[in-house]
Amino acid sequence: MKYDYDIYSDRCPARAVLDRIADKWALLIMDRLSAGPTRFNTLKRDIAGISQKVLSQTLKLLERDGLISRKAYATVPVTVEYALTSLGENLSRAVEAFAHWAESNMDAIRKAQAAYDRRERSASGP
Amino acid sequence: MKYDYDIYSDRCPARAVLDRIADKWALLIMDRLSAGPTRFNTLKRDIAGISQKVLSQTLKLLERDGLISRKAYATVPVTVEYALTSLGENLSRAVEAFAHWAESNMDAIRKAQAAYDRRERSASGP
DNA sequence: CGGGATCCTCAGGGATACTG
DNA sequence: CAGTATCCCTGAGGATCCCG
Repeated sequence: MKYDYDIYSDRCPARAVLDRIADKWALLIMDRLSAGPTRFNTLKRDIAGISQKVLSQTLKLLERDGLISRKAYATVPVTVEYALTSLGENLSRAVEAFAHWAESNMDAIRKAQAAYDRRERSASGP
Repeated sequence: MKYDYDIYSDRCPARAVLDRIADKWALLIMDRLSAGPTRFNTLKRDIAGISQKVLSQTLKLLERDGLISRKAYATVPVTVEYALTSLGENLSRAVEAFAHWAESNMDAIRKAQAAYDRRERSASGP
């Protein structure tokens, strides 16, 4: 066996972790935070399509997981900064690998999709 | 900018790719396939908790993306084997990094969660 | 064995409004 | 600014049955 635990078991704690971080919003947030501490509304603005509800709830979960930290400054109005913890920074390396992979291979994927769709079309075609 | 495209834009093709592969079932399937070509029901049995519907639909999507290949053998009853393509194998490296990260850091995460929950509990009073 | 077709549910997440 | 609170709805996904 490749793993100490069986990651394919739904009782494996590692799989619970995988379930949590295999989330597009969490990945985008972490990747964005790898550029440095960032404020709530900046994240909301920068990550197109995320709602404030999902953003805040994802941030809370990531904070609970110890992957990011939340720091509030007693300014008026209040300022809050989110940043990666060392644990989160560690993970963001893997995230980066993912994002970079997606970037450098998207053309291959799009070609594969087009080819697949052409095959499907001719298979069910007239 | 770190990327050629802006991955935080919802129009970025790389983000579409990220959306697709940031899926726990897809990740588990790819990771399982990295051990070698595998049949449908074997996947279903091994990956605890996946339904047949989700399995087949995820396999189809992964095949469309060119990440896995499907090979049917004219036996009775029919035998079908799924395997990683070279593109998929390439990705599965990143997936493995993810899975391993999850495995080796799950304890830290669980501790962080417990600490967070303790803080929350004491924050919201007796 | 390897799926396709259906039905059903329920929770993830969007939109909106409000607050410290 | 940085969220919380509600309402609401859609679609992901589970359960079941069936077929080549």
